[in-house]
Amino acid sequence: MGTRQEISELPPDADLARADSLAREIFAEIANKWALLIIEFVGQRTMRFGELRDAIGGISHKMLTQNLRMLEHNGLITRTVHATVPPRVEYTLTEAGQALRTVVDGMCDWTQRFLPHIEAARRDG
Amino acid sequence: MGTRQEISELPPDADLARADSLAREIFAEIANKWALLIIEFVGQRTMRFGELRDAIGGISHKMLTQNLRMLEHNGLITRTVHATVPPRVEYTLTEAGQALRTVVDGMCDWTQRFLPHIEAARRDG
DNA sequence: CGGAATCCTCAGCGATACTG
DNA sequence: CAGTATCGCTGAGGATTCCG
Repeated sequence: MGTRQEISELPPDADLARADSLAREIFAEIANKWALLIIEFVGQRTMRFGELRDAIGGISHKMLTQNLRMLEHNGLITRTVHATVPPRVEYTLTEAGQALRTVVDGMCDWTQRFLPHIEAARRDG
Repeated sequence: MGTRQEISELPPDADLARADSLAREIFAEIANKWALLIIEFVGQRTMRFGELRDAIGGISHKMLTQNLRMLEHNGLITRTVHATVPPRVEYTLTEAGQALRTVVDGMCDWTQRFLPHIEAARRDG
């Protein structure tokens, strides 16, 4: 991509349209409900594992760990282990994570705003 | 939700935190890579089924249909059938869809912007 | 060309149990 | 309390085929 003899009517620069595979891969990893919900909740304040699990609700222990690892690996959250007993592990957003959080906020707002619209659309079928 | 004797340190109104189950359900439906990619591409211009399939790339016939139906059902896209032969079916964003599109745009921008950051984080890993 | 239905497979995910 | 590992299953999702 980058060359474009073929198409004509697309806007000059179309975001993910000219996405290199890496951008796509990242987009695909991030764009799932659990990851985004985690970003949203951790964005509110630093949280512990258990707090997060309870706050999100309906997420399994395994999925939470899995997504936390993924987000950490991509540098969106920071994992801090306090060597106490019982152990205390806290999760915080990195700069990148906070930037994403504003986007997710937008998505939450959108959901609230268009809730009536969506309900209506569903009724009409 | 709506009552909140328990918690204390959460910001006054925490978006999806006090999410009723319907908002959550919608969020979960929309927040998947295929749905968001469709929104992004259809947002660029009205597109036909085949165009979309090619533009997105890597999506199966089935998944595309499935997600298009879902988005239509939630009132995010409009499906227009031209009674010609061969058939011509076009998809366009509704007002709600366009609003969501701006959010997805933000997410695409974010991906581009923090791509280096993420690559770096992965290397340290 | 766009859609529906069928079959089949693999991995996403939940449940459970064990460690530090 | 947090994390890892294992097992087992359901169902998401790919490939294929037929229809309008």
